[in-house]
Amino acid sequence: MSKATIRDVARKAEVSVATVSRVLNNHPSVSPFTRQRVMDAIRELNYSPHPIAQRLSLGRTETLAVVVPLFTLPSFVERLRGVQKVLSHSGYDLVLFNVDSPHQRDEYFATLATRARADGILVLSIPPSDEDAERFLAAEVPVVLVDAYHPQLSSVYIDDVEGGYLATRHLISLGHRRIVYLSEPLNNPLEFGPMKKRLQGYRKALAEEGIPFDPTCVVEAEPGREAAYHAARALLARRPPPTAVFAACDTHAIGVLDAARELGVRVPEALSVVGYDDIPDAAYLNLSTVHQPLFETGRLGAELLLTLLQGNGGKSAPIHRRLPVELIHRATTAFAPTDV
Amino acid sequence: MSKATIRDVARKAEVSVATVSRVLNNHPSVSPFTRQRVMDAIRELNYSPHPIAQRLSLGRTETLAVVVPLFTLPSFVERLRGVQKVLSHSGYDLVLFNVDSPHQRDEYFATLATRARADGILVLSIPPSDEDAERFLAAEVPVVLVDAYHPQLSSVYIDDVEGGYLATRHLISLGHRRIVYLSEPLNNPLEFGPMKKRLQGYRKALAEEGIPFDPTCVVEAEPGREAAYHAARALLARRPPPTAVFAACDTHAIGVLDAARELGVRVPEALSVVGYDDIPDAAYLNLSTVHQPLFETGRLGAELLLTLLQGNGGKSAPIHRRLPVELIHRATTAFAPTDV
DNA sequence: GCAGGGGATGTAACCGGTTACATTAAGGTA
DNA sequence: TACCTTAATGTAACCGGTTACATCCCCTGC
Repeated sequence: MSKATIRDVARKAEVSVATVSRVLNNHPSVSPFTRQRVMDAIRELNYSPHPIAQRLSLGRTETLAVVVPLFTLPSFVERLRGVQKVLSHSGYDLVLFNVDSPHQRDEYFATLATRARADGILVLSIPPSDEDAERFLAAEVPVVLVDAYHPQLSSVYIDDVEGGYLATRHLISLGHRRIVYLSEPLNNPLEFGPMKKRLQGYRKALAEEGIPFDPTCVVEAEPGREAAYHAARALLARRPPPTAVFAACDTHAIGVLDAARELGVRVPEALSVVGYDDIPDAAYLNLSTVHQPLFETGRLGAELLLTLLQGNGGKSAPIHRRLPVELIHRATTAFAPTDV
Repeated sequence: MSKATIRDVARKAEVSVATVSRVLNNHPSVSPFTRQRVMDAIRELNYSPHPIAQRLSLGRTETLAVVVPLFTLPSFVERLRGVQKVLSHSGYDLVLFNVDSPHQRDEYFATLATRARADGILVLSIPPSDEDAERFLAAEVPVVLVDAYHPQLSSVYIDDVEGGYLATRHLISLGHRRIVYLSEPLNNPLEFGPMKKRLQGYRKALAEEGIPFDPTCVVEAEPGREAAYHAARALLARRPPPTAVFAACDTHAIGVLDAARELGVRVPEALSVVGYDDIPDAAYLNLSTVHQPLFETGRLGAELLLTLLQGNGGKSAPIHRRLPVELIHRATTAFAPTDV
């Protein structure tokens, strides 16, 4: 049925394939009469051009690769929505590459560093190595990092040091001194960006107020509410217990709330909790948190990529956009208990 | 750099392109000596075959299309994970098509009904029309529906009538009589499957117990917690108020909990709430709900599609797999208040 | 009358692989 | 020695588009 080729159309319209191609691509130098004949033939044969053949011929893939850590980060959905919104009407196919191990990341980065695989690459939350970056540059394939940073590659990201700083200062200003920083593993091979930066912000805020840094107040837990719950139980059993927890992601914060409720520790009276990300659940649970524009970073990242694709081949200097974060004060933070 | 072609390799190894191609495809009739020479040339030139050219030549796209309602359904993520898990090592590219309007659905379905676009199609939660199905069959492109049903297309789905029945019977067995069914719009152009089926199950359970069906007990709200919250406020203001709400998705159920808390209506003492889907939040909130295997449907759907692709060209009869649902009794349902 | 210009169209090479078929050389058999 | 088989490799057509360049025709201007 739809196996008609451009030559079939040419035969039917009694013109050459070149002319048919010109009609398809709205080339000006086709007479209205001929154009009409070709259009008729196209309709009669129910013809539509073969995308793969077009791609080969044009030397483009008409494809954009989106590399995401699908399994590890819940925030990816919001970002992906932002990306999708922009790309859906761009004419590019959106190919999803899921990364759930360092090995897979390396594999994808290596194979994508070829113009033949994708015309452009959008990487969500996975920082590439210097070697990866070099390869991308050598291949001259436009890359945009979202929620990740590399000096040589364009990116849209947030200031995680600032976010950590805001959250911690908020707690300090409420009188807290024993503040735990709870994060996902800091040396996770897939994660060496945000969590460490947020810790930096935490330390900066402490230092500013002259509060000594206590290494036992930095606690790591595997991703997920469950792991945070267990970590929090251990924390709340300490004597004296911390009066506040700054969780480096909302999911962890929710796990902390979980543990507090179960142990009868009242939030925010006895324990303040701040999260990070402002995922939809955070609003529902009235969680104080650091808002980062998830959808927005996705959207801007995609737009930036399209801009790079317009420009002639990624030769220009990388463009970096840092988006602001904001502390959202909801119901899980309050003045520190006075028994200090 | 990576612009070496198969002819460059052939020249370097002093063989013909056919031989190089044979080496690439592990064709048996290549002498070990020649094979080694070719391999060396490939390595030296850092050659890798051009995927688009391969696809054109082979007449396959090496691509699978996944059509999802990204913006409307939160459950899609879990399903997509299941899909991704299976496809990531299949060698196929996964191209995402997001549908957020009937128009877009029609457009995608029309363009995908061509072998040239994708070797196979996985559709999540969007029932195709008879016309669409005909086109897919005519194009002989394998299609698997997940969480949707069409007699002529293979599918993996759950029994929504049963789910609605289970939820309602659960409430009835606890003594409830004024049970509201709260769902997303039943005539949403993108949604004419599950919500209506769950309603059928609801009515079936009522009928079995001889409880008259009250049309005012069927309430529709737009997707999202917010809309459900407002609908629930109106419901709880009725005199007498319903003693139970069966929400056709967990997000709605959470909106109901929201409203109840705000109005001081105790759950489950004064109001029982049952959700549907068992999204991760449901466990956290201790929501009684109907569990449907989200990840599992995605996984099985993808596996089924791969099976169809193995088989010679989708000529066979459609395969339907119905997965069981299960009522999860948590903390938001209890015996009806005795003031009835 | 003829050179020159420009619009409309056709011819054929090209993108980079795969593969049917042809060709060559080597080994085995009568 | 002549003949057949089989393994290894090469030649060239093909997948279905795009487009540089050639060609043809018609009109204008000197």
